[in-house]
Amino acid sequence: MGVDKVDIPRKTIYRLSIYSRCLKRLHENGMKTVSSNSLAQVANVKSAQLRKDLGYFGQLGTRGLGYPVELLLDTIRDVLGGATLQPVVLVGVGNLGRALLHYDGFRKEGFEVLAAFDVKPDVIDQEGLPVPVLHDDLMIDFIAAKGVRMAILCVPAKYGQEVANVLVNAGVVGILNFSPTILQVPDQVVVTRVDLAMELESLSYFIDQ
Amino acid sequence: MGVDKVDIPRKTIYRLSIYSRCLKRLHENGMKTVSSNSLAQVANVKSAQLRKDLGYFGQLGTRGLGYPVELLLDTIRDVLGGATLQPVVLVGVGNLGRALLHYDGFRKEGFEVLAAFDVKPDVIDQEGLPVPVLHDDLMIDFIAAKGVRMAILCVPAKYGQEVANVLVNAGVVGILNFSPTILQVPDQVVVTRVDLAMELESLSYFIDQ
DNA sequence: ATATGTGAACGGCTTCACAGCC
DNA sequence: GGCTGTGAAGCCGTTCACATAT
Repeated sequence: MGVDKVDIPRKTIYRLSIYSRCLKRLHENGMKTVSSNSLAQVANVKSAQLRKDLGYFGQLGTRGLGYPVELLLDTIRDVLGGATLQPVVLVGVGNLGRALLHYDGFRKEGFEVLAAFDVKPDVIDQEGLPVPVLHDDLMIDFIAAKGVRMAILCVPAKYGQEVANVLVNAGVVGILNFSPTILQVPDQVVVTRVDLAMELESLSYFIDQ
Repeated sequence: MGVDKVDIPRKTIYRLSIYSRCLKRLHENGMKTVSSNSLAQVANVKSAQLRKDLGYFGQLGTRGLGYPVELLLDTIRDVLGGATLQPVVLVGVGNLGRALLHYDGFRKEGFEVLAAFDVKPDVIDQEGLPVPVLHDDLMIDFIAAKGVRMAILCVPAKYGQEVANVLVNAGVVGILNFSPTILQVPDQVVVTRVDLAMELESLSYFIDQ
């Protein structure tokens, strides 16, 4: 790992995922090499930005020629740690939680949802769910035993903080938070909030008129 | 509408939703007034930022005292308010689309999903879904007839652009895009991308070690 | 004394523009 | 000629710090 993580901007990391997706398509189409200009166009960014982003990871391109598609893919995979299969738990099997359990995008990107937890696992129809739904009480032990470091939080706003505290105490250091709550967590814990209603709200604000 | 929309930062609009949620709690607890300091703490922002954000909408506070909770709530509702009661359609009733149809957060914030569309509505189990699932072919007429301006896009990456084109032609100007594709759209169309796998990916990057 | 409103400083990401290399 | 790599400039949002109001 040649580059210190702290000096790579968060936004660059976000864009790496995008580049990766675009590169996969190019690769499938048999492209061997790509210029910053054409890749940037597909990814909807400026070419200079793309070059800056890639610059964090060394000299990957050849002047006058472009970037080798495969090298780029490998490098991004390396940086994002796609090699390893990260174990994850999901907490709160309501409508949204249930939906996310069916969502296969996580697995595709190398994450494995090991189990789901809920306060009332007995009243949940587990038919067709790809993982067991366990009682919240088992959460701490499970997380510790499996060495889980990331959690997807889908409980109602009211319980968000409470459950987050438990997760953090159990050893979770990354939370993807779908509850509409602002979580207060220790510095070493990273929280990403995804508030679907809010996204729609702000979208509607920005459409003209 | 005293303030021009264009000069209010997108991030401020995002934060307004957060403030609104926090204020609702304070209001329920009978608080009449709140200082930028205490509200900022709950919302997890700096107090100066909160004051700057509110500053866009006039002089709302009283020096030495703070902000009236109710006035703040009304103001934010007003600003985001044109937002609400917007009719929306959802396209792509796979796992994720299906899930989002069950998600009640949208309705709570004033959005009504009128209908869903899919290429194969006949093979979709419509049991228990709150809206009809219609064939894609009906989409254009439906959108025009109902004056729909926003769409939630949940089709596979492969079809994202194609469907987006149809939506835009039909009159949609705001797209909440859950497909892992970068959409190319005309300038007047606003797209917000929500890429769940990407969120998890970048989260995993930023957790220490 | 307390808390807002805001110009100024700061910091970080984006874009430009060009030197350097193929 | 074409394209990368990168210092410099530009831009925008955040934070500071203080004048101002109650």
